[in-house]
Amino acid sequence: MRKNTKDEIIRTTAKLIQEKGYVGTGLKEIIEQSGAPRGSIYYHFPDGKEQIALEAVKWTREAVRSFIQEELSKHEDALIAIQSFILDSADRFEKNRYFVGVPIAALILETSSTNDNLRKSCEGAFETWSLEFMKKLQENGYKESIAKKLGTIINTMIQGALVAALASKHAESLRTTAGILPLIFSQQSLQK
Amino acid sequence: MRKNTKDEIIRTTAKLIQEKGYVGTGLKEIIEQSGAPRGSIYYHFPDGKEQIALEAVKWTREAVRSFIQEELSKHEDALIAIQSFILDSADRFEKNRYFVGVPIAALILETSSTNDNLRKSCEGAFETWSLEFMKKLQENGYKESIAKKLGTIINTMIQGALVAALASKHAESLRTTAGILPLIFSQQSLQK
DNA sequence: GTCTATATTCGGATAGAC
DNA sequence: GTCTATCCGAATATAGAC
Repeated sequence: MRKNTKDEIIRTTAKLIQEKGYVGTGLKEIIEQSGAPRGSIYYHFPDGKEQIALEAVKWTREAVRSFIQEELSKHEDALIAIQSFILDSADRFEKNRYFVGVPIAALILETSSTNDNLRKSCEGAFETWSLEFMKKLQENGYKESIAKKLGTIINTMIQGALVAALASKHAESLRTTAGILPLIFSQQSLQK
Repeated sequence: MRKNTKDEIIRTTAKLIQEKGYVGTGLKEIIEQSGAPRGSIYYHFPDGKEQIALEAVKWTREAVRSFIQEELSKHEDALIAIQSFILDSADRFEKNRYFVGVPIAALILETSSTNDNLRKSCEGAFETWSLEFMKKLQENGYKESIAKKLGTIINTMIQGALVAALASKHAESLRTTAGILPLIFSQQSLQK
């Protein structure tokens, strides 16, 4: 029935970190919401809370990566593909508040100056996602250096838009971000 | 005697929230680092931690607002003024890690789904800062609706760049953001 | 693999003296 | 305005039975 207790703990932790942050998420709550056996936490994660968070980051990184990949494959054109990825994300944000990818930003702001392990793993997630945008751009003929820069910018803009969306409780900032992408592409594309 | 005991608590809290987040910041640490008398916390802030955080947000909002205003007044041209504001911020980020304005994003991600008072005050801070950019743009002849939209976008991009900067521990994302502003302005300005 | 019980530390908050 | 003492709950983590 349950695929795996361990996976369920990881997934629940990713969700809870998004809602309440890293410090604000208690092991007690992880156990309750995941339905995991109370005594199994330190069996699966001997290093405790940090280890769970690191695996939650890894899980989030891959979940978002494959989601980006899937969405981008729906359109040939990189600009249109990335735009519709962002617009889809906006819809998701409004439907249920759970949006994978946010917990990474939360972790960074909480731990960037106190826990270098977590900070580095979050940095890696950002790089992974930027790379997906970059690959799509290269498929469209952008040369490597431009594609890399644009990929990073896009990821950064999305993160900012997500923070703004959480602050205002609506996804307009994401839609606006999608809307200004053509302006950035139009000039950069001259350097293809 | 020290009229600034209260102010010192507020300022210290703003700094600590940036470093460790809202939940991660303890009253004990606030007292220690601010040098405030131990027994004075609940005298000055009868509503406890949340009240201190709310005042820290207000303080940060105004500190950043006047900093933006001051920086933008150094150049006539809105694009150049905003660009140099962002570049100055990048320098500050690298010199000492303390950068006012970040604690707001930290608070949003931690409390957006658990504490509506704090969320709203953070939203207000974003609006205040966006308004400063908007005013500068209007002085440059942008019509209100365009200026407002651009002001919001700029604030959003800066927030995203800050998250990326904290993740990577360098300010390149801020400089890149300054670099792509002309692309956004160049087209939007047609609608002056 | 899972459970219970517990150790230990720490959080925010209150009461009352001065 | 400030201090000390203290409460209460919650946090992470460990030990050892089953």
